[in-house]
Amino acid sequence: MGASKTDFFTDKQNGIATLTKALAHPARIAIIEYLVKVDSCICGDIVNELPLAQPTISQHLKELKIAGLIKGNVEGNAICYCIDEKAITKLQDYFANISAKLQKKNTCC
Amino acid sequence: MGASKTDFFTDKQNGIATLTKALAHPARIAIIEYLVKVDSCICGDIVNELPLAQPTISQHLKELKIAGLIKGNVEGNAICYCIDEKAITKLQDYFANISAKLQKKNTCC
DNA sequence: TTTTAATATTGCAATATTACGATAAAGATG
DNA sequence: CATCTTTATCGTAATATTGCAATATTAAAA
Repeated sequence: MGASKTDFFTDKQNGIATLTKALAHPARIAIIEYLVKVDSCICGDIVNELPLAQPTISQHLKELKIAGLIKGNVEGNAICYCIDEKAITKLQDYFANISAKLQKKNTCC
Repeated sequence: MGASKTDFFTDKQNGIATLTKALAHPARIAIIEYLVKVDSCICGDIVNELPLAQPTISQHLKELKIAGLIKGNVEGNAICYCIDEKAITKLQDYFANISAKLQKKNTCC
């Protein structure tokens, strides 16, 4: 095949997988880190920052946006991208919850 | 192409991307959640738990293992899998750090 | 030793991702 | 209006992922 059997998993599981999938590429991690670093979100210079062509960056931004990890504001002919905190919080909470549950159990390995 | 240009990113960025990539599939999220749920890690019944064939589960487990998210202990002819807390902690810390940094800045969007 | 049980590996088809050149679209600027 | 700047989209080649049947491997059990 090649297509994920998303139908068989819960919405929550698919939701987390959508977020992790959006971050499953070093370029997209680099984009997120760049957006964290520059506190104002005058973007587009992401293209200058990363060693990838403009269409490639644009495509990565699209994926991050569809997944809900970033938001884009049109400002004249430029677009201002920035991180959507809610998505980061969701991931943070998800892993914190797993961590907490693991603490309570005696892992056998 | 189709291959990620990992050479151009930092080890840390590639490291996070490796972890998120390993979790970038609902089946692998479901496996992690199952391992959290059953506090003893008598595994292999993951195959019974999920709607995927045994070779498929085996392949997903392999990916999680290579990424460092789970550990496997041979116990007789069965194998006991369990979560590697360090990887979860790494992800938790990573997103907590981003969250903290975002709090200090006035996001423009 | 033969059989059974649990897991891994191989091979392959279907599909998805990654990357980028070429080009389009849309607003700013002269 | 013509042009420049910025970003998006299209088309396409290279590669990766997903899923499973068939088969191999390994160790326990009979």
